[in-house]
Amino acid sequence: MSRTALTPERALDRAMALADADGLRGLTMRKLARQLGVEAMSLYYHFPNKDALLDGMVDLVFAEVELPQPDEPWQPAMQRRAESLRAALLRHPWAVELLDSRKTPGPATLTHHEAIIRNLREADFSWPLTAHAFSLIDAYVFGFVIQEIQLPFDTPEESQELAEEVVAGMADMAAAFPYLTAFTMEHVMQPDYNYSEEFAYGLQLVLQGLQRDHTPGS
Amino acid sequence: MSRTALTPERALDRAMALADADGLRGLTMRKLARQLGVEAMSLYYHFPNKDALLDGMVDLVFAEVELPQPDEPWQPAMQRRAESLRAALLRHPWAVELLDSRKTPGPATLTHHEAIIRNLREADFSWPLTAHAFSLIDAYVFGFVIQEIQLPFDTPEESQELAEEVVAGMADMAAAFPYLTAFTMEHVMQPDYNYSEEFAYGLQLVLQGLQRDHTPGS
DNA sequence: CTCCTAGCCTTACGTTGTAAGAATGACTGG
DNA sequence: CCAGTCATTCTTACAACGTAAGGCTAGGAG
Repeated sequence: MSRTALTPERALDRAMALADADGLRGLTMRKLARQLGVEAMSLYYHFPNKDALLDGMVDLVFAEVELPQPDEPWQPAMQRRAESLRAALLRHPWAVELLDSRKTPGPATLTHHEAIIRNLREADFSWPLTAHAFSLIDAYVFGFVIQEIQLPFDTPEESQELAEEVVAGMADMAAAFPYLTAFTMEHVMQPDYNYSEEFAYGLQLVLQGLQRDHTPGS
Repeated sequence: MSRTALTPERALDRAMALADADGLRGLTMRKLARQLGVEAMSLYYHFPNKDALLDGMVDLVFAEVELPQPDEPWQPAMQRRAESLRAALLRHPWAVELLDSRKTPGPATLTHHEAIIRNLREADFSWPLTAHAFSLIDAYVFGFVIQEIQLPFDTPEESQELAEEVVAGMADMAAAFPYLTAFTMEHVMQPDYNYSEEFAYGLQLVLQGLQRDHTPGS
């Protein structure tokens, strides 16, 4: 299939493409090897086991995140970072699932963390507030993406198609869950509603809250 | 092993206990069946497949969340809810990993959502603000727990033990990641620092932000 | 020319989810 | 009391998985 040499980089690239297309369950050592024009066991020369490969994949997702520029003010920096982190996680939905189980951060992840902390510190954040900001923003992005992935539709058009099925099967639900039903009908199903815009609201709220608690200068 | 009848409820209970103890990878149909005093295939009479069983487990986690009381003011209600949701997810760390893949909410999940939306609506939240609040609080809790689970230690004491190893292996890291190293040494490794307290800060910030955007009455 | 070793392959094993259908056993109507 | 139904459980089997153990091969070093 492919005549170029087998390297960890090439393997990781293919593995990410495979997981993007078929999900984490679709990523098996044999399938990955076949796409690389190689036998399954050859992968074990470059990775001690599948978990190591998954670690590498997660790290590559962090490598896609836009980091703060030198001397960039913290608010736009954190906003850009959060948005591109979300975008990276949506491009690779399997990454969120992996996040829990990975306990050893890779080089790109460390570089990412370093850049964030540095930007905040250079904006005169105290150590405690740096921790607050880091924890809060990341938590929000991760958690938002989890919910976004759970959505049963992928595009707004698809959402409209699905809407009618949902409404149809909702007759009995309306009795048991009136508020949830009303919420769905009156708000979520409205043609101008797009869940992905919800992200901006929360992010802005978080950043404003941090600004409130941040006394710049000394 | 166990002479009582095999029911979905009993199976789900055992399955949760098994996953709590051994993690998701430790939960296999055969092991679960053995603990129930039954053969693996017997489970397939009560569940169409393993995914259905996992769906049921996730739903039972939501059943453990404390819901708002009737007429409870929204702020304490959301705070209690967020804290007990976090506690439930920490009791069952496998649940977060499952959340992404499950697209069909169970009855307990629906009841949970119904109670939340109802509480907010009765506190005069508009539809858009209800959506904001729901999305934001949940995102924060889910995301925070993800980070919490990733921590390499489980208890503060264990953290202290680990601290010295980390500091030892940090000589080369200090050069490449000075801010991250300083952050770890000057803040995270301090004896009075406990990451789990970080949760309260973010939650309070989120709730205050929502209150700011909430014009009560009319 | 010989030997080493980096890189890949062959074979094999235990474990997984689950399809297909046979066994059990309690309850029913005659 | 007996034949038959039906819910529940078990037996057997299979393809796919991660990976342990060790063999092959080609190119570079001495």
